Amino acid sequence: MKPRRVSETIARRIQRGISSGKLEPGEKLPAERDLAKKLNVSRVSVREAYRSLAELGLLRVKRGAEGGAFIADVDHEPVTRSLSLMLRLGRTSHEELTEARVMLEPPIARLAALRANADDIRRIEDLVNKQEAAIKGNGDPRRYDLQFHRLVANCTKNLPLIIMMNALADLALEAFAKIDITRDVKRHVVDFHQRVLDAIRSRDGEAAHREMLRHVHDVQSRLGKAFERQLPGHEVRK
Amino acid sequence: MKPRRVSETIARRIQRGISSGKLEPGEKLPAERDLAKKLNVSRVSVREAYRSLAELGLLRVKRGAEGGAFIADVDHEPVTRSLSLMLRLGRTSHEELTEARVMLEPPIARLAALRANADDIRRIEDLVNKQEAAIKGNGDPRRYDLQFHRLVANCTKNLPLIIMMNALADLALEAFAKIDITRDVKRHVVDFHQRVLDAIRSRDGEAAHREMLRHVHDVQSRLGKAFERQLPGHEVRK
DNA sequence: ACTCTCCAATGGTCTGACCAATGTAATGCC
DNA sequence: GGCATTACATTGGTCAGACCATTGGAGAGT
Repeated sequence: MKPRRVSETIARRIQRGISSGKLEPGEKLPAERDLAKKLNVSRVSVREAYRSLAELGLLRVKRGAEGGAFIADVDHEPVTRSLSLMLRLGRTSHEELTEARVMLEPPIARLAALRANADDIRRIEDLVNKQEAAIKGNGDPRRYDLQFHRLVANCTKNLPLIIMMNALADLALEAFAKIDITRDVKRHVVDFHQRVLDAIRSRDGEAAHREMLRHVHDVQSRLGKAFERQLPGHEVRK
Repeated sequence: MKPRRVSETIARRIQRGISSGKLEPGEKLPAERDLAKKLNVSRVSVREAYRSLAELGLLRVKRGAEGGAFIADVDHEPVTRSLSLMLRLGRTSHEELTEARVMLEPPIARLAALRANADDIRRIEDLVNKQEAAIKGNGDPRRYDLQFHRLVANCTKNLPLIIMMNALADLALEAFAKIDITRDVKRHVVDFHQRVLDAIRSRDGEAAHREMLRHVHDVQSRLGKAFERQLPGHEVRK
């Protein structure tokens, strides 16, 4: 309650302003020099406060003319990054990760099937098409994999679920990126995506749940085999 | 990939050191002045780097003699805080929150029943006892509520699940703290906790799942009614 | 009307100083 | 000798003022 650093006091004040809605996304905060003068503190302290908030994803700082510190839009990317980092540091094994995905993703898919609107569905269709094309063109479809799971989570319109799904998918992709995959595997993955998409399109929650579960299990078994073959006893990160 | 700030370069280097295991928890980094000299940069830059990492929860800085910057133990508290903050800023409604909990908590309870060791169970027993005592002494048992859900999640030994559960419980507590509760409600809550505990103790995953689901639904309905009565149309945070 | 140059605003970095906290070692009292 | 007190060295926290680097726009020149 009583911050010992000046910068912390300032940061907390601004954060309260954001939480309470007094400061809105896009709004510009005073230049470092100006706020320092106004609060009778050094520029260093203001700077440190801005830096902390930027680290949390609450501010965006730009330099140059017309630059400054702006209140950022609400975005879960920093949380996702932070969560991913913490899971990496915790040496999260791919078994743990898959366990969490098995628990979370099928229910998310079910909810997605019930809530998806036309726009959501169109976006997923576009993505799956791109992924198909990438396979035909011998490209790497993995970059689309993360996005697929994100889009499905978005259909739920549930922020906690969206954020958690993002973090997990982020980490799963990292594990997946470590192993080589054949054209057959690519085929399999996109087929599963297609089936989940079909289920969502026809508003069949149970089918979406079932197909997503099979998909995650499929990925799990491939990851398990691959890691056993390539990196015995190894974990997601180093 | 090419940080524009000097402090970012330094921060990234240290972060890589931590990720790769070259820097271990408890280890002391050079004093700001020393590292600045060594890298031929100003103390300000080093300081900013340390500050950023501290904000992410990767460092702990202490001042005074024998002070300095130390690699922090892996701890998900910063992530939890950050996630909670983002959910607040996203104006997460208690309906959304409950939806996520309904999805996550029962399966966690099931897994907890299968994995809990004697120590885990003892800790939960202690907590439930304390909670019972608090009710008899007319104290507020809510402070124990968050802890209960944390301990159950800990039984799973699954870091992603633990982190996500923490963040959700944190936020749920915040919503719960906003409403008044009667002695009857306190009774109900602790009864549910007792039943979940019993299920875990007897390794009955399905019972744990069922009781936890009922518990969350129970809380949901109470929250729903209370918010409708006290704060029509209101959400978790402002 | 278009392009180029210059400039003012603003964040980023540096220097060097002093303040504040904090653990330890020297000091002094009993 | 043992315990409380004090002094001190170390280290993060803050300050002041300067200069650098980036950036977008205003104004000059065509």
